[in-house]
Amino acid sequence: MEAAPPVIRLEPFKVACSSCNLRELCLPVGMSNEQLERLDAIVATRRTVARGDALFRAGDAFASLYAVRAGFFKTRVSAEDGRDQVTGFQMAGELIGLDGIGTDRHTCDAVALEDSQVCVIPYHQLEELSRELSDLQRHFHRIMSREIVRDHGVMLLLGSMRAEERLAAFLLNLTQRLRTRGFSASSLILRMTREEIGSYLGLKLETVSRAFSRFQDDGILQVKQRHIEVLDPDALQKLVNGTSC
Amino acid sequence: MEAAPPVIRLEPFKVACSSCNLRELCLPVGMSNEQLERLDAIVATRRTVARGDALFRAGDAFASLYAVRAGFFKTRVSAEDGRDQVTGFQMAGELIGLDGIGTDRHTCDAVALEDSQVCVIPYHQLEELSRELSDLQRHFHRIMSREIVRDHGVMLLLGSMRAEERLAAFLLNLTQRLRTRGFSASSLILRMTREEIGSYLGLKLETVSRAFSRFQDDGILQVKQRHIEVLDPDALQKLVNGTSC
DNA sequence: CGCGAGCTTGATGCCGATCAATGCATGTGG
DNA sequence: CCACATGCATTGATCGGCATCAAGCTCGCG
Repeated sequence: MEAAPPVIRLEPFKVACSSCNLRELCLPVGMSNEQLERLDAIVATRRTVARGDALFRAGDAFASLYAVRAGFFKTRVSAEDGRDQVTGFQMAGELIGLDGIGTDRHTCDAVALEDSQVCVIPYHQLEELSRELSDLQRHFHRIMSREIVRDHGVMLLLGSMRAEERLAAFLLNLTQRLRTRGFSASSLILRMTREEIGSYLGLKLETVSRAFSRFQDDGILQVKQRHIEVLDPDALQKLVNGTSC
Repeated sequence: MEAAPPVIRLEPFKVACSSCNLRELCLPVGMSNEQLERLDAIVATRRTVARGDALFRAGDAFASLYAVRAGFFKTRVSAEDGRDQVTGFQMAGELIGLDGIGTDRHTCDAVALEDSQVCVIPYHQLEELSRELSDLQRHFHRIMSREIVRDHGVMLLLGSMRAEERLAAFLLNLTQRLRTRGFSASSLILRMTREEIGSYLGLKLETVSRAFSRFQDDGILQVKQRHIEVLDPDALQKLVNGTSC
C-alpha cells in the first residue's frame, strides 16, 4: 500500500471550445475554426459544482452564462410563500443563465443534481464578440428563441395534459436529448428525484410514482428506482399525442 | 347635412419610432435620437390585423418581429390532437414573434383580439443593426430574457397555484401593464373571453367564471361581463402570495 | 447493521372538470 | 319594433383525477 495516491483527472488542463466534443451541441454550432478561436479566448474559465450546490441563486448578480460541460442541473423559481417550481433540467451542451440578462440579476436557482462542471461565458464579452461574428450572434439568438419555444411547450403540458401524458412527454424529451448525446434511447438513469420530476410536471411525487408503476404494469417501462428501461416508446408517443381518444 | 364625410385617421401617414408615444415601452428604450433614426429606417411598414385574424400562424416562415402599436393579441400553441394553450396576451409596445427565430418558422399563432396594428421589424435588418448599435443589441437581449422569465412565472402559476390564485395573478399582471400605459389600474375591460383566460391559466371557462363570481361576492371585484372593477387590489395580492395560509 | 432519504402503495377527500340549463347582450331579418 | 339566432357568461349538480395523509418498503451509506 505504498503506491502514490490516485490522481483523478476529471478534465484535461484546458479544453478549448474548438476541441470540445460538445461543440456540435453547444454555443459553437456552425462556427468556423477561425471564429472558434475567438470564442475560445473569452471562455477561459471553468467551474465545478458539487452535487446539491447552486451554480447561482435567484437574486445573484448576473455576469456570465454557463454551458454545461459535464453533469446535470435543474433550474427552479420560487414564489414568496416558498412554493417552488422546477423550470427545467439541463444536460451537457446546454446553456444556463439566460434569465439573468433581463434585469442583471438571476431570477432562478440553478442547482447541480450530480457533480458537474460548467464553462463560464462572460456575458459582456459574448455580447461584444457577437457584434463581430454574425454567426455567433445568430446562433445565440436561436438558443434564446428555442428556450422560449421550449417554455411554451411546458406551458401546454402544464395547462392541458393529464398526469400520465405529462410523464410520457417528459420521458420522451429526456430520451430524445440523451440520444442526441450518443446515449441509448431506451435505457436511462434519472438524475432527479420523483419530487423534482413532480415539481417540473406540476404533480405531486406520489402521482409521479404511480404513473411510473402504471407504465410498468402496462409494459411500457421497466422501472427500478431511478433506472428506467423504455420498452415501448411508441406507446409513450401515443399517450402524448392523445391517440387514446 | 351637406358636410363632407368624416375622415377617420387611425394613424398619421407615417409614425417613426422616434416620435412614437410607445417608444418608452417598445424596442427603442434607452436609444439616442441618432440611434432612433437608424431604427426608423428599418421599421418602415405597418400592418393592420382585423379582430379574429392571425398576424401569423404556426408553420409560417419567419421573417419579422412585430411590435404591437395598437390593439391586443393572444398567442397560442397547439398540440397535434387539437388541444391548445394560450401562451400570452400582448398589448401596445410589446413584441411578438420571438418564437420564430429558433427555427425560421413560427411555432405559435398570434391572433388579434380586437382590430389592431403592428409595426413590422424585419428580423435580419434588426440583427444587422444591433451589431452596430450595442444599446439596441443589449435591449433586444433583455426583451428575450424577460420573455423567458415571464414564461417561468407562468410555469410556476400553472404548476403550483389553485384556480383563484391564478386568476388573481392574471388580473394583477394585467392591471400592472395597463397602469404602465397610463390607464386606470382599477377599471378595465377584458379583451378576451373566459375561455381564453381559462386556456392561459390552465382552467376551464366555468372555473374562471366561478372565480370571478367569488371575487365579486367577496367584494374584491365588481364584475359585469368583461367590465372589471378592482375594488380591493390588496386582497388580490394576498391571494397570490399565499398569505391566506 | 441500522439509519435515513427516497420510493411505493393504499385509503380518503377535495378541487376543478364535465354536463346541463339558463341568462344576457348583440345583431339580423321579417 | 319584435322575434329569433348566436355567442358568451353564469350557475347548479355530479363526477373523477389528483392531492393528501399514512404506512411500509428499498437501497445506499456511515
